[in-house]
Amino acid sequence: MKSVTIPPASVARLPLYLYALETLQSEGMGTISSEILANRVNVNAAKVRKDLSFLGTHGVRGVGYDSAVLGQEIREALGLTRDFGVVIVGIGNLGAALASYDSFGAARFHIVGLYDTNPEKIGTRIGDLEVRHLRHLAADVAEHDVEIGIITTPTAVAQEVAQQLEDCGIRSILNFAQTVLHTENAAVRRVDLSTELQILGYYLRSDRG
Amino acid sequence: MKSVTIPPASVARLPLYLYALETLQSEGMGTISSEILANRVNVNAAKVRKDLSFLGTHGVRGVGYDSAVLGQEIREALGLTRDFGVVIVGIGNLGAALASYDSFGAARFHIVGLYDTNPEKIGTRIGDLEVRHLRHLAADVAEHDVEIGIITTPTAVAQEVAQQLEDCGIRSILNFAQTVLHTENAAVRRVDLSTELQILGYYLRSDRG
DNA sequence: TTCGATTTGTGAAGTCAGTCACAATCCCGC
DNA sequence: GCGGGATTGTGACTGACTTCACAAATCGAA
Repeated sequence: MKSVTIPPASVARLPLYLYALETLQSEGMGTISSEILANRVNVNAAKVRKDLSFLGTHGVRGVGYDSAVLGQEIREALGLTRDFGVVIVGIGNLGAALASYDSFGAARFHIVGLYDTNPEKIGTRIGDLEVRHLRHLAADVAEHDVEIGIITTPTAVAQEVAQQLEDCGIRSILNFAQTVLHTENAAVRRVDLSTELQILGYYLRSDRG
Repeated sequence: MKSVTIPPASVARLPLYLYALETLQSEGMGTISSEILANRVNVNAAKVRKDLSFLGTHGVRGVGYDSAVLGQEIREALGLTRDFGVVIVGIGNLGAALASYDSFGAARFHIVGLYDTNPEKIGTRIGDLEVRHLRHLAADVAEHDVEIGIITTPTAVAQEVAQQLEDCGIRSILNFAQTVLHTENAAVRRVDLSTELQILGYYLRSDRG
């Protein structure tokens, strides 16, 4: 594989390009300029070209990028050429909502397990999955091929759950709890509503632009 | 107000410090060093100090920061000294889950309206709020004092809803739809699950560390 | 009062990300 | 096959963020 390492900032934009690209493609655009892509994603055109250059991609000067080819190159860079098993731990309101999305738009992510410790939740069904007790996590992860864990538990137990996920060999965690997780090897992405609202709060303060 | 402008990267960390601080405070720590805070939030201690210095804050050399004072200073910087009205547009699984959080941990954010266009949803209750038709948005926003809009609609209508929110005078939007919104003045924060999973996908690729 | 152990605040250096600007390349029409 | 218009790829620049490293300040003990 050619691409050595892509800067994190660029990696985070690739999904946006991919989505924009798919939309444009469905609108019948076979060729796309960095300018158009930039407008869709609200960034500078030069930035788009630089990001895409990390893929070792080749647009055509004077023409643009072939949307099908570029889409495929981005998918390869992101590793979206195969499927990923996902488990969700903590089936409260949020966990249940995520569970019912199943394949999150991008059909490569498949939820294969739902876990909780609350006896009232266990046995409940969401779609065609049954909520199981957390104690089955390790065995299930070993059996199916699970690579991503989503934590939607109460804050208090999030760290402990993260540890369990890591112990099962999971190396990627999406954390919806308010706390910052400490992991040894796993990559963590944190998504928290109250954090986001607080950040918005700052920009709402009247004493700035 | 003293603080001129805080760099965006620092603003995004303030909620994390605040949360860590409140936790430490509840554990009985009245004084906290940048080192301890840094460990909790998984960042460099010098970064903590620099971030806090933007608040015009004053720790005590050789001692640390007074957790109560520092907490209050962060709250003031973030504008968390008053309440914010929030509306949610799009009461699907995710919207409903967010709605039932009500005050998102930080008791300063209050959901005051839920909107949808699906006749089956309208009239439904979540907590003590009733889902109303989107056409009432403008009047409701004017009447109550709404400053933040959360978009949990299908991707296809997200941009249109954002426009409506802006037309009502809302200047802060939290967007859960996959699309990148284009706004004129409103600040937008984007939170998207498939994007996050795709980013995790990149770091799962076997051909890198 | 002085000393040693801590811990802040911050200039300076280093790293990373974003923007600019333009040569290189390509397509199309004539 | 040449010229004009379009668009990429990228080196150089600029700016933002992060880390380092250390003087300055504080505390507590002797």
